[in-house]
Amino acid sequence: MALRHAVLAALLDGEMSGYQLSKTFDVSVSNYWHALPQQLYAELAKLEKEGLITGRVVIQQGRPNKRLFTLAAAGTEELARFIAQPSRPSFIRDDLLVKVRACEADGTFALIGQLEERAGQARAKIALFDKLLRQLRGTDDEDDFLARAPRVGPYLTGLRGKAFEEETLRWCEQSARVLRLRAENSRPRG
Amino acid sequence: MALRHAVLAALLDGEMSGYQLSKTFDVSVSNYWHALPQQLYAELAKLEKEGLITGRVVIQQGRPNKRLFTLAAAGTEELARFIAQPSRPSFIRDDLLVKVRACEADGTFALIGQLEERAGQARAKIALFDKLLRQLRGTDDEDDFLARAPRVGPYLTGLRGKAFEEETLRWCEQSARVLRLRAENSRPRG
DNA sequence: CTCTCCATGTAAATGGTTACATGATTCA
DNA sequence: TGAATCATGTAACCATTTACATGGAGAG
Repeated sequence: MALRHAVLAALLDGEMSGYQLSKTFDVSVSNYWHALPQQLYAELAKLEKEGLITGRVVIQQGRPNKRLFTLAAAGTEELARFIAQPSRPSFIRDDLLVKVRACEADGTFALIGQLEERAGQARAKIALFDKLLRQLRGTDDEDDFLARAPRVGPYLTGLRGKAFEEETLRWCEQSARVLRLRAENSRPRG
Repeated sequence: MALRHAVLAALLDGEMSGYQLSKTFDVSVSNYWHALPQQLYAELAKLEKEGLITGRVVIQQGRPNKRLFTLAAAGTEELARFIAQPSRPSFIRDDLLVKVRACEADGTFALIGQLEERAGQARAKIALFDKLLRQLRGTDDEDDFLARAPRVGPYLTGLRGKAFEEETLRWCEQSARVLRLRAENSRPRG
């Protein structure tokens, strides 16, 4: 179990609702930790009960009320303990790569479509990361920001996310090209 | 559930025991699908019962007997169906990135060590992927191999794995450098 | 008038991890 | 003499996904 630590880490950026948290997980955190909204709501409830975070209700007009959560002292300490512990190996799971590995001559057609779709998603994520990084660094150049900003964690993970998506894009394009070429070459010639 | 498809895909390379499969998952498959040996043994048993693979016992001297599994026709068809379906988004989970995101001034020390450790693991994996790719392509150059080899799936996923580890290595080195620099700058000066 | 965003959850089913169990052989 | 490799599993526990449930506001 370590979804809790991903949640605590996200709350370092300030007070957040479950809904906001799920958006954050979608865009920036998802590149190193994936979780569904239901999990986040459940985890927030547990963390509050254990006293690692504290929640307060905000009443809104014209939209549902929400609960905002903040890190408590016990939560900060728990994060420090977590950081000091050895890390477990990273965990990846990707259908599309299983498919590419399995792909034989037939079935190539559907796969090329999926590679192009994934490439499109990667382009969109690269744009999002670019925006995020620009926002974080403001007017500083990158080296200055990394040397002097109060917190660099989110920037460093953003760099990793962006690089990951760029690599994904490059690979999807290459793989689609290879599969297309092979499909053409294996067609009977007129 | 789709561990089954990763298993079926791996069996395209030929007959394998649960033990061999767990080694394969460790080295090449792990870059897009992670699974423990116990899961693999359980999944093989299920796949055999459902008729997607067939097993045979090989009696050995000086070491335990083993069971070798082969894809059955129904297994190949199941793989084809799987490839035609839309892919789910990829799933990543990495403690180390959660820690980097969470990292504040203190606790930096332990983290730098973990980044260096991960960098070392990445270097080892890059070497493994290089070896794997060289073995697969034999004396061909890469473009020829990708254009003409009977199966390119394992080569393409190997390229992705290698690129991923290279990016990981680069990022770990950069992050460790940044954190080290900041630790020095924030130390009281003599 | 339909779709998306906001906002929060519960319950059942599936899937994954941890701990345990065994035991001979080979390499350092 | 201790560790790693070969080789296969079971059982209990934990985590995650899928399906369900609700409902007003604002945009196109």
